[in-house]
Amino acid sequence: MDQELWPSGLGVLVIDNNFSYLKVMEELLIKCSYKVTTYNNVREAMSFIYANQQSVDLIICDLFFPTEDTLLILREATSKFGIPTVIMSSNGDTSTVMKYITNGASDFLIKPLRIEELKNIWQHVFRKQIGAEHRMCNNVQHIDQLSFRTTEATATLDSEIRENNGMVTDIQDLRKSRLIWTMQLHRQFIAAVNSLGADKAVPKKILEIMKVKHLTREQIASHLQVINSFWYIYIYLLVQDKYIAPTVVA
DNA sequence: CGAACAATAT
DNA sequence: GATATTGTTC
Repeated sequence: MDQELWPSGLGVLVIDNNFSYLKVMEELLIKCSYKVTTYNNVREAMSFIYANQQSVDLIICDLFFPTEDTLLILREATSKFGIPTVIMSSNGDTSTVMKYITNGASDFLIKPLRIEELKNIWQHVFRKQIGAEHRMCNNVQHIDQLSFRTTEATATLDSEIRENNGMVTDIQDLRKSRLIWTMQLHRQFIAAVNSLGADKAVPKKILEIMKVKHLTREQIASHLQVINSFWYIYIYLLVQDKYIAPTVVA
Protein backbone atom coordinates (compact mmCIF):
# COMPACT_ATOMS: atom_id res chain seq x y z
CA MET A 1 0.00 0.00 0.00
CA ASP A 2 1.74 3.21 -1.09
CA GLN A 3 -1.23 5.37 -0.22
CA GLU A 4 -2.67 5.70 3.21
CA LEU A 5 -5.90 7.21 4.48
CA TRP A 6 -5.43 9.72 7.20
CA PRO A 7 -7.89 11.70 9.34
CA SER A 8 -6.50 15.24 9.31
CA GLY A 9 -7.36 17.78 11.97
CA LEU A 10 -8.46 15.43 14.69
CA GLY A 11 -8.61 17.42 17.94
CA VAL A 12 -6.09 16.21 20.52
CA LEU A 13 -5.87 17.65 24.04
CA VAL A 14 -2.58 17.10 25.86
CA ILE A 15 -2.20 17.49 29.62
CA ASP A 16 1.22 17.41 31.25
CA ASN A 17 2.67 19.39 34.15
CA ASN A 18 6.01 19.63 32.38
CA PHE A 19 5.96 22.63 30.05
CA SER A 20 8.91 21.57 27.97
CA TYR A 21 7.41 18.17 27.37
CA LEU A 22 4.13 19.82 26.37
CA LYS A 23 6.08 21.65 23.68
CA VAL A 24 7.66 18.43 22.50
CA MET A 25 4.28 16.74 22.34
CA GLU A 26 2.75 19.68 20.49
CA GLU A 27 5.44 19.59 17.83
CA LEU A 28 5.17 15.87 17.35
CA LEU A 29 1.37 15.91 17.16
CA ILE A 30 1.31 18.80 14.69
CA LYS A 31 3.69 16.83 12.50
CA CYS A 32 1.05 14.09 12.59
CA SER A 33 -1.49 16.68 11.36
CA TYR A 34 -3.54 16.75 14.52
CA LYS A 35 -5.13 19.91 15.90
CA VAL A 36 -3.41 20.29 19.24
CA THR A 37 -4.36 22.00 22.49
CA THR A 38 -2.11 21.81 25.55
CA TYR A 39 -2.61 22.39 29.26
CA ASN A 40 -0.25 21.98 32.16
CA ASN A 41 -2.89 21.31 34.78
CA VAL A 42 -6.04 19.27 35.05
CA ARG A 43 -8.32 22.02 36.27
CA GLU A 44 -7.87 24.30 33.27
CA ALA A 45 -7.95 21.34 30.90
CA MET A 46 -11.24 20.31 32.43
CA SER A 47 -12.90 23.64 31.82
CA PHE A 48 -11.59 23.61 28.27
CA ILE A 49 -13.23 20.25 27.71
CA TYR A 50 -16.52 21.53 29.07
CA ALA A 51 -16.36 24.56 26.79
CA ASN A 52 -15.06 22.82 23.69
CA GLN A 53 -16.47 19.36 24.00
CA GLN A 54 -17.10 18.93 20.29
CA SER A 55 -13.58 19.80 19.26
CA VAL A 56 -11.83 17.37 21.58
CA ASP A 57 -11.61 13.97 19.94
CA LEU A 58 -8.85 12.48 22.02
CA ILE A 59 -7.12 13.26 25.30
CA ILE A 60 -3.53 12.40 26.14
CA CYS A 61 -2.89 12.86 29.85
CA ASP A 62 0.31 12.45 31.76
CA LEU A 63 0.23 10.35 34.90
CA PHE A 64 1.35 13.03 37.31
CA PHE A 65 0.73 13.52 40.98
CA PRO A 66 -1.72 13.58 42.53
CA THR A 67 -2.86 10.63 40.48
CA GLU A 68 -6.43 11.31 41.60
CA ASP A 69 -6.44 14.19 39.14
CA THR A 70 -5.52 11.88 36.31
CA LEU A 71 -8.15 9.36 37.35
CA LEU A 72 -10.72 12.13 37.64
CA ILE A 73 -10.20 13.46 34.16
CA LEU A 74 -10.03 9.93 32.81
CA ARG A 75 -13.39 9.00 34.30
CA GLU A 76 -15.05 12.29 33.34
CA ALA A 77 -13.78 12.19 29.79
CA THR A 78 -14.76 8.60 29.16
CA SER A 79 -18.06 8.32 31.00
CA LYS A 80 -19.43 11.83 30.68
CA PHE A 81 -18.15 12.93 27.28
CA GLY A 82 -17.20 9.65 25.72
CA ILE A 83 -13.81 10.99 24.73
CA PRO A 84 -11.15 8.31 24.42
CA THR A 85 -8.28 9.02 26.78
CA VAL A 86 -4.71 7.85 26.59
CA ILE A 87 -2.48 7.84 29.66
CA MET A 88 1.26 8.39 29.32
CA SER A 89 3.88 7.82 31.95
CA SER A 90 7.54 7.02 32.34
CA ASN A 91 6.58 4.23 34.69
CA GLY A 92 5.07 1.28 32.88
CA ASP A 93 4.70 -1.53 35.41
CA THR A 94 1.91 -3.96 34.72
CA SER A 95 -0.28 -3.18 37.74
CA THR A 96 -0.28 0.54 36.98
CA VAL A 97 -1.13 -0.02 33.35
CA MET A 98 -3.95 -2.40 34.21
CA LYS A 99 -5.33 0.04 36.80
CA TYR A 100 -5.80 2.77 34.21
CA ILE A 101 -6.97 0.48 31.46
CA THR A 102 -9.72 -0.86 33.70
CA ASN A 103 -10.66 2.69 34.60
CA GLY A 104 -11.37 3.46 30.99
CA ALA A 105 -8.05 4.42 29.44
CA SER A 106 -7.89 3.60 25.75
CA ASP A 107 -4.18 3.04 25.84
CA PHE A 108 -1.12 3.46 28.02
CA LEU A 109 2.00 4.93 26.47
CA ILE A 110 5.48 4.92 27.95
CA LYS A 111 7.60 8.07 27.81
CA PRO A 112 9.47 9.11 25.88
CA LEU A 113 7.00 8.84 23.04
CA ARG A 114 8.13 8.11 19.53
CA ILE A 115 6.35 9.84 16.69
CA GLU A 116 5.38 6.46 15.28
CA GLU A 117 3.27 5.84 18.37
CA LEU A 118 1.51 9.19 18.05
CA LYS A 119 0.79 8.67 14.37
CA ASN A 120 -1.50 5.82 15.27
CA ILE A 121 -3.36 7.14 18.29
CA TRP A 122 -6.23 8.43 16.16
CA GLN A 123 -7.24 4.81 15.87
CA HIS A 124 -8.48 4.96 19.45
CA VAL A 125 -11.16 7.39 18.33
CA PHE A 126 -12.40 4.86 15.84
CA ARG A 127 -11.93 2.01 18.22
CA LYS A 128 -14.79 3.52 20.20
CA GLN A 129 -16.90 3.43 17.08
CA ILE A 130 -16.01 -0.17 16.47
CA GLY A 131 -17.17 -0.95 19.99
CA ALA A 132 -20.45 0.86 19.49
CA GLU A 133 -21.09 -0.54 16.05
CA HIS A 134 -20.27 -4.10 16.91
CA ARG A 135 -21.69 -3.98 20.40
CA MET A 136 -18.53 -5.32 21.86
CA CYS A 137 -19.85 -3.61 24.94
CA ASN A 138 -23.49 -4.54 25.22
CA ASN A 139 -23.94 -2.00 27.95
CA VAL A 140 -21.01 0.10 29.07
CA GLN A 141 -22.79 1.63 32.05
CA HIS A 142 -23.80 -1.80 33.25
CA ILE A 143 -20.23 -3.00 33.01
CA ASP A 144 -18.93 0.09 34.78
CA GLN A 145 -21.34 -0.50 37.63
CA LEU A 146 -20.21 -4.09 37.83
CA SER A 147 -16.70 -3.03 38.68
CA PHE A 148 -17.92 -1.52 41.93
CA ARG A 149 -19.68 -4.62 43.11
CA THR A 150 -18.12 -7.36 45.17
CA THR A 151 -17.18 -10.67 43.64
CA GLU A 152 -20.06 -12.50 45.28
CA ALA A 153 -22.61 -9.95 44.14
CA THR A 154 -21.24 -10.18 40.62
CA ALA A 155 -21.51 -13.92 40.60
CA THR A 156 -25.26 -13.74 41.14
CA LEU A 157 -25.71 -11.64 38.01
CA ASP A 158 -26.48 -13.43 34.79
CA SER A 159 -23.40 -12.00 33.09
CA GLU A 160 -21.51 -15.11 34.22
CA ILE A 161 -18.36 -13.16 34.82
CA ARG A 162 -16.17 -13.28 37.89
CA GLU A 163 -14.01 -10.35 38.65
CA ASN A 164 -11.66 -8.74 41.08
CA ASN A 165 -10.99 -5.01 41.39
CA GLY A 166 -12.72 -4.47 38.09
CA MET A 167 -10.59 -7.11 36.46
CA VAL A 168 -12.16 -10.15 34.91
CA THR A 169 -10.45 -13.20 36.35
CA ASP A 170 -12.84 -15.94 35.36
CA ILE A 171 -15.59 -16.58 32.86
CA GLN A 172 -17.96 -19.05 34.36
CA ASP A 173 -19.34 -22.00 32.45
CA LEU A 174 -19.19 -20.33 29.11
CA ARG A 175 -18.54 -23.71 27.57
CA LYS A 176 -22.26 -23.86 26.99
CA SER A 177 -23.16 -20.29 26.12
CA ARG A 178 -21.15 -18.10 23.84
CA LEU A 179 -18.50 -15.84 25.27
CA ILE A 180 -19.38 -12.17 25.31
CA TRP A 181 -16.49 -9.81 24.88
CA THR A 182 -17.47 -7.14 27.37
CA MET A 183 -15.67 -3.83 27.43
CA GLN A 184 -13.73 -4.90 30.53
CA LEU A 185 -12.66 -8.15 28.99
CA HIS A 186 -11.77 -6.42 25.77
CA ARG A 187 -9.70 -3.82 27.61
CA GLN A 188 -7.71 -6.54 29.26
CA PHE A 189 -7.23 -8.12 25.88
CA ILE A 190 -5.98 -4.84 24.40
CA ALA A 191 -3.73 -4.24 27.41
CA ALA A 192 -2.22 -7.67 26.98
CA VAL A 193 -1.68 -7.12 23.27
CA ASN A 194 -0.06 -3.75 23.91
CA SER A 195 2.26 -5.10 26.56
CA LEU A 196 3.40 -7.81 24.18
CA GLY A 197 3.84 -5.60 21.15
CA ALA A 198 2.18 -6.11 17.80
CA ASP A 199 4.59 -8.72 16.50
CA LYS A 200 4.68 -10.80 19.68
CA ALA A 201 0.94 -10.72 20.29
CA VAL A 202 -0.10 -14.29 19.55
CA PRO A 203 -3.10 -16.05 21.13
CA LYS A 204 -1.14 -18.24 23.52
CA LYS A 205 0.87 -15.38 25.00
CA ILE A 206 -2.17 -13.11 25.19
CA LEU A 207 -3.97 -15.81 27.13
CA GLU A 208 -1.07 -16.17 29.55
CA ILE A 209 -1.04 -12.46 30.29
CA MET A 210 -4.79 -12.04 30.64
CA LYS A 211 -5.03 -14.74 33.31
CA VAL A 212 -8.75 -15.31 32.87
CA LYS A 213 -9.94 -18.74 33.91
CA HIS A 214 -11.90 -20.77 31.37
CA LEU A 215 -10.90 -18.45 28.57
CA THR A 216 -9.45 -20.49 25.73
CA ARG A 217 -6.73 -19.88 23.21
CA GLU A 218 -9.23 -20.46 20.43
CA GLN A 219 -11.51 -17.72 21.75
CA ILE A 220 -8.65 -15.27 21.84
CA ALA A 221 -7.58 -16.31 18.36
CA SER A 222 -11.06 -15.67 17.07
CA HIS A 223 -11.22 -12.26 18.73
CA LEU A 224 -7.77 -11.34 17.49
CA GLN A 225 -8.75 -12.27 13.97
CA VAL A 226 -11.80 -10.04 13.86
CA ILE A 227 -10.03 -7.13 15.55
CA ASN A 228 -7.20 -7.28 13.04
CA SER A 229 -9.41 -7.47 9.97
CA PHE A 230 -11.88 -4.71 10.83
CA TRP A 231 -9.42 -2.23 12.23
CA TYR A 232 -9.28 0.34 9.44
CA ILE A 233 -12.73 0.05 7.95
CA TYR A 234 -14.27 2.66 10.18
CA ILE A 235 -12.26 5.61 8.90
CA TYR A 236 -15.36 6.98 7.23
CA LEU A 237 -17.58 6.86 10.28
CA LEU A 238 -18.87 9.83 12.14
CA VAL A 239 -16.74 10.64 15.13
CA GLN A 240 -18.68 12.19 17.94
CA ASP A 241 -21.14 13.95 15.67
CA LYS A 242 -18.38 15.25 13.47
CA TYR A 243 -17.23 13.85 10.20
CA ILE A 244 -13.48 13.57 9.87
CA ALA A 245 -12.60 13.63 6.21
CA PRO A 246 -9.86 11.19 5.45
CA THR A 247 -6.99 12.61 3.45
CA VAL A 248 -4.56 10.67 1.37
CA VAL A 249 -0.98 10.77 2.56
CA ALA A 250 2.01 9.66 0.55
C1' DC B 1 3.19 -32.44 17.22
C1' DG B 2 1.19 -27.89 18.71
C1' DA B 3 0.31 -23.42 17.54
C1' DA B 4 -0.73 -19.64 14.29
C1' DC B 5 -3.17 -18.18 10.62
C1' DA B 6 -7.12 -18.39 7.34
C1' DA B 7 -11.56 -19.68 6.02
C1' DT B 8 -15.97 -21.21 6.97
C1' DA B 9 -19.86 -22.59 9.90
C1' DT B 10 -23.22 -21.68 13.40
C1' DG C 1 -23.21 -10.08 13.18
C1' DA C 2 -20.26 -12.14 16.69
C1' DT C 3 -18.12 -16.04 18.08
C1' DA C 4 -17.00 -21.09 17.29
C1' DT C 5 -15.15 -24.50 14.54
C1' DT C 6 -12.77 -26.43 11.00
C1' DG C 7 -8.95 -26.54 7.71
C1' DT C 8 -4.29 -25.47 6.29
C1' DT C 9 0.32 -23.94 7.02
C1' DC C 10 4.35 -23.22 9.82
